[in-house]
Amino acid sequence: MRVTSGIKNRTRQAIVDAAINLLAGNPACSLGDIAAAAEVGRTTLHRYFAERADLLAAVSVEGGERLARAARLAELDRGTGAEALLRLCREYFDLGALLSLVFTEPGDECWTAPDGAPPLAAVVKRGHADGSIDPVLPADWVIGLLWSQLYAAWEYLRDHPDASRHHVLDLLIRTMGNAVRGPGAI
Amino acid sequence: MRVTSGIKNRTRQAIVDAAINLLAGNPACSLGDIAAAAEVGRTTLHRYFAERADLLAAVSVEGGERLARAARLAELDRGTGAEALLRLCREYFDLGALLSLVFTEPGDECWTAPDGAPPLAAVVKRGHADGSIDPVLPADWVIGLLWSQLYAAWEYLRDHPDASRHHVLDLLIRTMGNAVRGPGAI
DNA sequence: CTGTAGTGGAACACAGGTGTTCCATCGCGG
DNA sequence: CCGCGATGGAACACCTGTGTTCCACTACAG
Repeated sequence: MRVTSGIKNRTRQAIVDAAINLLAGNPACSLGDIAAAAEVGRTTLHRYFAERADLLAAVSVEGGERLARAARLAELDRGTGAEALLRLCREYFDLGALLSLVFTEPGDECWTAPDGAPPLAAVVKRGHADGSIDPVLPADWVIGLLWSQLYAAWEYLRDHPDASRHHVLDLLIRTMGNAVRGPGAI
Repeated sequence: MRVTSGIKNRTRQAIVDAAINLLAGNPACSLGDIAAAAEVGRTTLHRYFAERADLLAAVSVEGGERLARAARLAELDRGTGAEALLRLCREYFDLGALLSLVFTEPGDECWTAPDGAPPLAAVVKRGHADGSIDPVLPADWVIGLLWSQLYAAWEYLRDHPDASRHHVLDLLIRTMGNAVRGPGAI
């Protein structure tokens, strides 16, 4: 049994969640702020994560798991490369604040690695082969495009509270699809 | 004569330049680091900018001027909306580290305002009217797309030192153009 | 040579975040 | 009721960055 107490897990999760949300807005935010957002005392936070680095590591792990889950839901093996990429786009879009964190913290190696069996680059290369992705665009470029547009979409949603989540997702899929598809496509 | 000494301006400019480059990489970097990068003592830095906020303000002004200069070079009045947008893309691309700063510091109002006579949104709307930009895409969305792809291009250039500046610019223009142009274009 | 502008370094007090310790409180099962 | 697990708060020392003061050094014009 890894479950120590049940309530401990709940508190721990609340801290990690608060950390993700606050760090997304300000990567240099204080532990006191995170503790307050999680509605726990700073002492309790330190009881779960002795040092700041420990909390950041936990955030990294949690983020990696969410990314992996999204990638699994996207069924990257199905359909053309472009279709798989856009499905992944949809799933990632739901990750919310985590997008900022992943995008602005490229230092952590944890993000890109755990995408599961088919690394993102392989999906893009499949798109190159089946003609759904412009072969002129390097895989790394397409991946960078994916993240930057996801971040742009998240920021747009933040700045336009009246815009519906569904509408923004449509915009994202449309521009991402157009960017990746070659100029000669239908 | 506003020119106090000539050498003072040179030192001041070195500090602001160093600040732009360092703040782009780490918005929370210390004044000591900036002084070191500018090859001046921390005392000298404080002699030019009494408080951190004063330096940040100077960086903001300098950034605004560079953005305005780039916008002027792009001749936003000429050609279709999409053509003007892509010309601006080219000019902005040369701003280098400043891109990270503008992109990650949306709090400063200084960036977007001083674009000169034709605000960016007007260019996009011209594109809507002349058919060169998909009318389904809101102007704010297109602007967000522009910045995010500029940032992605800059990051790509950083991570791929072997990639030529010219090649990355080509990728940027291509994906940006495709994203903005409607799906039914030639 | 002398005064001055520009600079650098050492030292200081201050503020804020961090990590730790100790003690008090609350809820709950034995 | 008692003990225990989980928590919160106060206090502390520590570190880093900040803003300031003071003094020494260099280059250069008069």
